[in-house]
Amino acid sequence: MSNRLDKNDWVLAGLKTLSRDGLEAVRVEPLAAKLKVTKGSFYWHFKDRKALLTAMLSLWKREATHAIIDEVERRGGDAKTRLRALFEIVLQSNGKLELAIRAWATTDKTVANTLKTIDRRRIGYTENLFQELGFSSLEANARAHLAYHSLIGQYAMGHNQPGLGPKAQFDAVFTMLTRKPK
Amino acid sequence: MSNRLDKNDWVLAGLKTLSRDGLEAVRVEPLAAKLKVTKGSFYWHFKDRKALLTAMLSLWKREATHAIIDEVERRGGDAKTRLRALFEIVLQSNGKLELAIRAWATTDKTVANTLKTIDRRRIGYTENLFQELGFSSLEANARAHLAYHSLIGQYAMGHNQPGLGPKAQFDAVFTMLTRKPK
DNA sequence: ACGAGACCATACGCTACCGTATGGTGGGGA
DNA sequence: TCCCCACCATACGGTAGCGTATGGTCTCGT
Repeated sequence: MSNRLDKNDWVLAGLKTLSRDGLEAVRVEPLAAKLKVTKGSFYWHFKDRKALLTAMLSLWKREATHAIIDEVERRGGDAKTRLRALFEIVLQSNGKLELAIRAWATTDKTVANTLKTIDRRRIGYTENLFQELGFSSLEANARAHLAYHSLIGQYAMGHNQPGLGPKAQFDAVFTMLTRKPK
Repeated sequence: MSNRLDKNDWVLAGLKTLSRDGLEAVRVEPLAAKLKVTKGSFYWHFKDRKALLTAMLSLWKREATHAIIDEVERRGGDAKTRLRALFEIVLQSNGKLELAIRAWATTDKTVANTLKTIDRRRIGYTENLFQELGFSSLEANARAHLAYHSLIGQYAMGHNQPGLGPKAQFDAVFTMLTRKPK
């Protein structure tokens, strides 16, 4: 058995403590301690702390860009079905990692730009679903933003029990969002 | 002219850098430099760094609990008017300070509890307005949560230009939230 | 005007972490 | 087998910030 680590082990450990304790907690020596090695290992794999952070962001970006949308499309169904699936899937996560990255973005422009790109993509996808449902461009846009903001808001507040919360409330919200105007 | 500082000057400076650069940036020596004094001053006013943080939280709590709700009630009007006023007022802020405090709350239980109390109060107030509009308890609750989550979500994303954003979108959202079910 | 106390400067020791330099080790390919 | 090199330990010097100790100075009340 080989206890030796590779670059990815460090990135994973970094994302884990980022999610748990925030950016300031991902420091090389404490991280090394958790991995039962010393920082000698770290500096073999990475130039410096910043290089680790960059790698962490890039891994998260790959994941965050595709994972959920792909899963929704895999399940298929009409627009309303996919919309409901989308909500159900994103509410399964407690959003702790994403929240930590969002906090990180407030002091790092690169992270902020990455996040902006992802936000746009996800909102755009949601907006398209609403348009498929027959909403005008404006109405779809307003609904997609409302839904997405609400999701991020739930991440930002506790929301610690993953899941949908009370079903009646969820249905009320879903009905509101998918109800045609006029 | 007296350049001497009192406790409140430190708290204000602390909140300012908390809002700008996050919790980790509010440290006594850099803060002293910004205030053109040395930490000798700081440790006269506060026992330690934690005491400053506590004072900051407590000041913010006082402000955040009453300010907005009081302003809405001062303006008066029927429930729909007050609801619209509420949305307009809260969207005037870019929410940077509140966002920083929310990030802080992820690693500090005291902060988390303070925030939970405030969240409940604000959601409760909003829920009451929806009930005044004739919504059932369940419908009012769902709408208040949706609106509040959405607000926090906007804070958590850039939203850097204070203001309401495109009026048409705002109206679409407001219409959606205040439209009776059935 | 003068003492007291509020406010501040300076100097010190301590800890946590960064990044570098250098040498050790164990497992897989020639 | 043995040697190479990917991976790791150790030791070092440097910086930033914490909190303490001690003494200086400005200002206000009497």
